[in-house]
Amino acid sequence: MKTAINPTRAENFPEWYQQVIAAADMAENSAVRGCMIIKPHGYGIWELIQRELDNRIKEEGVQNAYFPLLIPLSYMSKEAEHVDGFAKECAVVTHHRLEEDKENGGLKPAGELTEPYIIRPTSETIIGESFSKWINSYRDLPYKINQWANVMRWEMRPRLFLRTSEFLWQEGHNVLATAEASNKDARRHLDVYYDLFENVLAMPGICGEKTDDERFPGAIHTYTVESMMQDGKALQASTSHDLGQTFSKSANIQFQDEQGEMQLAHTTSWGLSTRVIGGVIMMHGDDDGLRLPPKIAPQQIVIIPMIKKDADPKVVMDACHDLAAKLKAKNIRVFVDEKDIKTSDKIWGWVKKGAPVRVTIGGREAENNQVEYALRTSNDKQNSTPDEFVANIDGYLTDIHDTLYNEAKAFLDNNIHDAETIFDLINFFRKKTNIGFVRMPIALLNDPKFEETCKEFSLTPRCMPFSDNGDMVIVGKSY
RNA sequence: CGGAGUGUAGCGCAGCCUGGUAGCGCGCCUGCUUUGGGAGCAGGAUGUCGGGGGUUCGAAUCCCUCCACUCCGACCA
Repeated sequence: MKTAINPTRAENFPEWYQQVIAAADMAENSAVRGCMIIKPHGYGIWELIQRELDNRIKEEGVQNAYFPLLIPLSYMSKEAEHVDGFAKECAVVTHHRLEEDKENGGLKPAGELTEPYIIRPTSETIIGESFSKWINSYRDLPYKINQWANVMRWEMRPRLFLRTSEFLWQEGHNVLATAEASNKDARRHLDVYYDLFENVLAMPGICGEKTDDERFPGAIHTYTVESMMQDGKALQASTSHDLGQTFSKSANIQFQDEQGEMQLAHTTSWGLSTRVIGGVIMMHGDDDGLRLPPKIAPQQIVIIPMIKKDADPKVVMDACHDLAAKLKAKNIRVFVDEKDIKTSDKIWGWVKKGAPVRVTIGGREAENNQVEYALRTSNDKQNSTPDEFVANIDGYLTDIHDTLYNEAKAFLDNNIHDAETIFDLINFFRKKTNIGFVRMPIALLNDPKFEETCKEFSLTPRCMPFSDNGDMVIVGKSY
């Protein structure tokens, strides 16, 4: 069976992943190591994820704002745990000018800064600084801010979308009056993410809390959605942190309560990055390329005209544009591919790009008031009249979303294995063909053999699922 | 930062051992024939052979040196 992507997933999963990104024309490496160029198809997907998430965030009463890219070095040093977590991966700006290098030619940095800046790896510190000025009274709370931004973490080993030195994300930062309120807030934002995963990205996952060792630097609780890729590895697709009073202490975020007493505020932060696009690829892609959930497909329906060389294109093109107009009227993102290349190349191009529905219209269809269509999830060619197609389109898109979700959910469920003891865990991962997560009692985290087992098989505790009331922990390999 | 590998056309590679006109496949351009799920034939364009230095009549090839990238670890969204 010929596949559009080589190698296949089974042959070499990491290489397959790279090939899908290239074949779907989503992104490529740039001249700057670790920084990717996101091409229109990849960025279009991100824009739709942004739109869906932004709407949901605003429903939660969060306002968008923007903070600077550069953070004074002194802000970073205020929070010790945070320093431990991020210091090693900070890019540092030390100069503000270039001048001619007379010795070696070219340009060299000049104008050394008295205090260096770091390029934000995340913005808790600089946003906290503003919060300390803005929050004065209990009447100011809760205060909820989100920013869409780029951040930079100097990565040793970058991979497109999954781990790039610069990445795009949203980071939400909320200030709340009490510990109860901040914990509830962090949990709430995880629910918002999970709603996005299920209903927009068609990605099932396990919601839970990170173990002590896996928490965000400075957080008292870190909540996560862990997804399973088709090779059985975990992808932490988004996180929500209850920061308690860690950052309000270091940034001095205080308010006067109803009794006139000064109180330290509680803060949360929560983020989702372009990394999820890597998750979409690895969860839904097949050996012919990307398969996009319809809600994040820049082109939900692609209409491909098939015109014989000597035929008048008008009949076919009119049929294509008529159909496109009817679909647009239903707010469907539709694209008529009029590029002057071979039909078969167009079709395969859109298969690889993951377009949910492909419609082909040639002279035969145009004259008989028919369309031929195929869903990316089955690739079987079907026929109907244009009007029927338009009437049924919402159903097709829903069907594709559900098919992707159900396949991924079945894969996840089939690849969670229960272990009672450390030896169960070892025995499972000792077999190299075994993939997936192991769920085991939380007490085993303290087993003396646990750490060496993790090292031996490259495992990490992924989360303590809410569904097990914190009694169990999921362990697995991860990206 | 440790281990391994690779730099030759837009992409993928051969040539290097044994120095002697810069090659192949795909893609791209032109023409003709084909056309309903990855067509065929003919012609054509595209190279500081990663950079610098050395040996030599002559270097993609041998020597020295620097650089970049990829993969596997460690770190991490």
